[in-house]
Amino acid sequence: MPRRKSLDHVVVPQAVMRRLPVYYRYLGALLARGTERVSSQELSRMIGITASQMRQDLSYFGSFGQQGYGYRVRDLHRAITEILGLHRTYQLVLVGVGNLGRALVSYPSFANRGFRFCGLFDNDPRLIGSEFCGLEIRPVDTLADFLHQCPVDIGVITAPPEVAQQIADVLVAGGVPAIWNFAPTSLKVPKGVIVEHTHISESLMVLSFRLNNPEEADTSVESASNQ
Amino acid sequence: MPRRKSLDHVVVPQAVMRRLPVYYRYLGALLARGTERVSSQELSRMIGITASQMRQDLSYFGSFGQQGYGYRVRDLHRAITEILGLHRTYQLVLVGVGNLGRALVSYPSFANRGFRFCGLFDNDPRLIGSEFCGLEIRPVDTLADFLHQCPVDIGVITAPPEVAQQIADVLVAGGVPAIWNFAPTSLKVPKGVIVEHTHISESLMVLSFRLNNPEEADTSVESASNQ
DNA sequence: TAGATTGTTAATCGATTAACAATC
DNA sequence: TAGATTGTTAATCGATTAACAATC
Repeated sequence: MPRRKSLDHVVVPQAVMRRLPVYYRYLGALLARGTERVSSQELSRMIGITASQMRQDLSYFGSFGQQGYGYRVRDLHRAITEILGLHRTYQLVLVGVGNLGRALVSYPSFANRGFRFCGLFDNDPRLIGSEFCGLEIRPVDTLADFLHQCPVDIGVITAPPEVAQQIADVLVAGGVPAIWNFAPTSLKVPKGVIVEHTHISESLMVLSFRLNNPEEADTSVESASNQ
Repeated sequence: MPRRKSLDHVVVPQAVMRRLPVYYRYLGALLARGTERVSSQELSRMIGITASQMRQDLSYFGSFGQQGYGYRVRDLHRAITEILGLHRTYQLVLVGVGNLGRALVSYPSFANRGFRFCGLFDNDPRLIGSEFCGLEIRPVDTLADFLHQCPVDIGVITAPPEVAQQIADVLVAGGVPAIWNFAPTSLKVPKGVIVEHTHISESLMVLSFRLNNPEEADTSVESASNQ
């Protein structure tokens, strides 16, 4: 019987947290293929980690398997969906409707999960007033007002680094609890506000480093860094 | 006197490697501001790590400071530029000219450093033959030929996950030594080929997890994960 | 029941931090 | 010279792996 632990006073290590989406992705693929059961050995081999690590990771959240059998793909997939919070919906605003912003807004798998964009903001007069994906692009100086009327879970910053901090300040003042930042800059936010940086250019620099420093060790590295 | 070590038989830990772009970014900001010197204490405090860690990290590559003085911003910035391989140029091809692909091709700071896109590929008949940023968009089935004529350092995959592996195979067969993968899927490549994944959707899932699991620990986390 | 595989505890490994001698 | 700060060694901390009793 799958049993989920309360997480109230358990601290989940960063490294574990970052592997959850990987489990989710592989389980989703197995589910789509109609596979019913999987052992920690099988799944971990596909992913390229040890079975120990996978079982240890899952143990932070509960017991989802069955001795002698393994895991029901469907059950484990659902468990991780809930652990990741992918069973609910989120309201998002996005500031900076450039190519990257448009890529995020139109990315179908975000909408297919519960990530709903409800406001787009930019300062370019050529964009303001036009529509993208059925949403009006509004001036950034109306963001504060917008946040008063419509509660938002996640603010996405795809604007230039020079204005990223100002935007973050407006989001925080407007009560947005989490910021997804693509600007290549750090953000100062009060304690309790969640910031997740996705620094695309840092990923390219790591690639460049690796090209110039042939490693003897294994060669495939997934991207996700932390501060 | 700054002295760079040979890296021939030193293995640089992943964690150290992922912090290099962060040092680079902060040093770039100091340089732009005209700051001449910085101590490990000052710089590490800005970044939010310990001075020990920063000095330990740098020691993998050489000695760049001066006792009693600290580091010359200009020298350390140049040293890290070279360590990251940002002093040379790279030829890139990009496969999948959707919004994300266009965002990368038109991102000015890639071109300003040495990252030069020399070929764009897509399979959409509406795109093939048209131009973006001065480059013709070519059919994917001409990629193999293209790679024979024009040596490429980095292949960027911004295509749907279903075709990502096929594209990777063509890149590898064409002698491309490094792949920058944005498709939400793992790639199988021969040993020695470098793959850097930037899974944007995993970053969003981590954000969602953190929204649902209030941590007591510190709140700001930079993104970059590994496989 | 016998075989398989989990969940968890203990051992190992690697990364971070502290401390300090070297030295500018 | 005295003060400051590096580069590096040693100590601590955390994450990964191995091992195994519990049990389906």
